[in-house]
Amino acid sequence: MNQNHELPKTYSPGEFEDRIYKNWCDKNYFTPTIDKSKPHYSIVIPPPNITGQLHMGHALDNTLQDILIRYKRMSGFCTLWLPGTDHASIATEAKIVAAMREEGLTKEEIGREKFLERAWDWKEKYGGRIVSQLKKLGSSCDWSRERFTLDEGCSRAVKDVFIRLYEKGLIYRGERIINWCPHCLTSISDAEVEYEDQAGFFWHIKYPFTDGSGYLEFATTRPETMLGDTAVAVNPNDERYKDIVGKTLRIPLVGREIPVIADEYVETDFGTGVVKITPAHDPNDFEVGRRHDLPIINVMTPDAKIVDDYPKYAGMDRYEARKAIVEDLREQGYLIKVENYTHNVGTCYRCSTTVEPRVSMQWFVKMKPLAEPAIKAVREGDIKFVPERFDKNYFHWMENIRDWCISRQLWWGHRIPAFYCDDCGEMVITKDESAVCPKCKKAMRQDPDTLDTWFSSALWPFSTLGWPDETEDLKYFYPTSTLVTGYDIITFWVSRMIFSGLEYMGEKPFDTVLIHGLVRDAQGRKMSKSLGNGIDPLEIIEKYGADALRYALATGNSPGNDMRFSDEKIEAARNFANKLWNASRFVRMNLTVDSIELPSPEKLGIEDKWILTRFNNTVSEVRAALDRFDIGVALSLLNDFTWDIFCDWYIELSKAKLNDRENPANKITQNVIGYVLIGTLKLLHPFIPFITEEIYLSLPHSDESIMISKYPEYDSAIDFSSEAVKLDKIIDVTKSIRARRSEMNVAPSRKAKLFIATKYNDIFNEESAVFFTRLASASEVIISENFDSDERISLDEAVQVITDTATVYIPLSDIIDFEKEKERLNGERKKLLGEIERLEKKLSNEGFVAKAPAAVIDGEKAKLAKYRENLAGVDAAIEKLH
RNA sequence: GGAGGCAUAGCUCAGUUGGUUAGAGUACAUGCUUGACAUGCAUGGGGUCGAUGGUUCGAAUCCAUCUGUCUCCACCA
Repeated sequence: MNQNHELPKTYSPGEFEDRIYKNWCDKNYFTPTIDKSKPHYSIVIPPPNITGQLHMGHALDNTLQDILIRYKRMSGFCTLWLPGTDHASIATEAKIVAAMREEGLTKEEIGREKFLERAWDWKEKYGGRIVSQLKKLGSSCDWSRERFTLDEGCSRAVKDVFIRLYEKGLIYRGERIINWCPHCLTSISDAEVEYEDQAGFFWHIKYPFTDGSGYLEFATTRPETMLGDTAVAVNPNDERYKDIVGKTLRIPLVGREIPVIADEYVETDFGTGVVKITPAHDPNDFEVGRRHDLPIINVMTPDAKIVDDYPKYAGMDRYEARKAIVEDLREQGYLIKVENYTHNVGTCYRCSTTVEPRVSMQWFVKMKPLAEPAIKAVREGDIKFVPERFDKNYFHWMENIRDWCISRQLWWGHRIPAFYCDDCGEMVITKDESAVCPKCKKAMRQDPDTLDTWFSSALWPFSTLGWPDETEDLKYFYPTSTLVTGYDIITFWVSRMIFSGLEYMGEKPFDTVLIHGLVRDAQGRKMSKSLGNGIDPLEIIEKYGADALRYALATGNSPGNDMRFSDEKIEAARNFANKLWNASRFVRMNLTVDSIELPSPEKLGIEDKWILTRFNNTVSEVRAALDRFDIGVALSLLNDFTWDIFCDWYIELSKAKLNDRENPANKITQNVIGYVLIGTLKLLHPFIPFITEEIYLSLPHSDESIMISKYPEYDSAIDFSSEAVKLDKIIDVTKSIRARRSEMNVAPSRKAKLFIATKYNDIFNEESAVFFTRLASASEVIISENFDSDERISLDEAVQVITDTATVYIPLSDIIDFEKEKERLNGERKKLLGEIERLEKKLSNEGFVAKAPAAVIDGEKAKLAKYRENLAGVDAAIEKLH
């Protein structure tokens, strides 16, 4: 037994949370010792960006993970929660570029090496910020295994994968049209493009035929790209244009001659059925161009300005050029009309700049062969999404997958291990940093590009465990158990981890993907910087404590659904913690025993059997809920048990014995209340780890920390269901008495005698009488089968309280309004008759009796019997009023 | 254009293979310095479970259609 201490009068989380966290770290509780005889449970953290600050999304994600991890750890699993951070190439690089701009510097001026030095400095300085914030939340990550997507091991894994895929023919380099961000100056993948509706115009333009036979009219939303037109296309089946296919047009302002071609891509019923083709600046046009072998004419610089080949517009950005070109077309009579037009425009997910499709040399991963096994794994249930519906999302994306553009024109990231010989054009893919041309024997030049950030995150579940080495960690903890993340990155990340795990490990990366929604503000809006409606989790922790924050995020929330975060919610959470704190203080100050042992059944009072039974049921229900990832349900079960069952009923019921040190049952009660409190703390620990630990250590305890104690299990030895029901009846009567008194405005201070007429003396007896004294304002409790001719009370002058097990008479004749009383009883009677009629009908329905399960029928019969008992009581009461 | 979520008390949300008199928190009303807690205790009012139809002995729950709302995917010049 450990030394225990008093709890301070007020719940002040700020005073113990950091101290407790430090203690856990010092004792290395978060670091598992691999034990092959035990089952493992592992989670890899979705690595937050090093540029990030903890926001509500992180807080939710990590709270859920910590709940699962702590639950499993206490349930005897060898548990690893592996933390780490993501280098976030584009986001980090943008920050550093911005910081340099303040100093008047550019990337190019300082060069790659110096730039990377700055980036690493920046990582050292700020990369730890988010980690320390995760600690404030109570996250029980094994920090000794912390990883970074750009650390040596992860980099080795990335190179290895790149080379393997290349050798397998699944990585290729090619000139393709890709999404280019003119602001970030890099390509971005399809998944990184966000589409938004923008108001624009539809310009109707005509190009003249070179043979002088008139003009061809069409419409475009991007007139500036006409500089790069290399054809105009119509649908081959379009009767209107049959004769002009093969003719030649001259582009106004430019003068170049281009053909009219026929391609299925053109839809006859949209616009004029004619499309100008600009292979260099539109993905569809690019495809058309390939089919027809059209030249590709790039008209823009990387920052989306017109190139020098068009002197009149050279140097103008896309939008200036558009204006100028439209003006020129108008002047020269080529502009027919302008319509308003709203269309969807792709923008960069980082900076929201409109994406400019651009033809360039990039690296790609061939996705089809990788996607197939990944689809199969989910289809066959090897990997499960919770909730299940998200697999539709996943399948849709995987089945329509396109090749993945993985090269980025950035410096901060994993540099592509491709080397080129400037002399002979030879290319070598190698881990060797100083490759030599196999033909010319000269030093080669490494590809300047880096890889998409998601390329390294895709390997996260095994690169962090040591892959490509066969480490002990990898052998034991892979595949990981549960992946917890938001639905917004299923395609970005989850799907890529799945195909990566299957391809390189030959095994799925995790069993289950637990999906959660977004944390929105109180009005249901997405939290965003621009709206300024973000709530800072650290401020919440400061004000209410980490436990309250965790509670607020975990409660009333089901997998996959968005939730709202409001002051009300966090206050309710804090109030729960406060309630638990005070209940514990009460227990603590009544405890004189120095160890808690469960008394043998014959010593237990009815209330003890009741609370133990309810506790036991709660244990099974909470475990079942957690096992199916119903975290919100589990917590609400615990809330109800703690507050309603334990505090409002059991503590009140126990006070009689607890306050009476002379009572021989006093020590029994101490042990029961201590047992249930400690069990409840353990059940609650995964959700609210700090307060439960602080309280646990103040009580007689057997483990040095609650987090390494055993999570309660269902125990048949404390299942007294049949006897516990009796206390439910006592509660029914108590509530009815209170209701009647409250209805008649009788002050609780006014005590009255209670005459209980009942045939259930196993429920209503000397032992239970005390409960009515304490909880139902009874001055004295008299129990008898009936009081019909009892001189102690005249029944027609008493308030009557009727339940199915007892009728209680309260002599309060001076305040009874008999008319009102009659009205009430008649109302009651009508209600009961209605219920009885409904049930009788149901039970005489042949279909119901024949087809419903026996348990349901028995339940309905029991209800009917109860209502009949009640009705008999009400009828008798009405009788007495006459 | 394709797919999906949500619609239950004034508000925020639970409701687990169809069987409750439909629940909680909060707000509201009334009463209470009940020796753990007013961040509390007790009592109460408040819902034809979005609409219509269907399956069933039985539907908030399953199916179909519709309405409103949010999201994801694709992107037509």
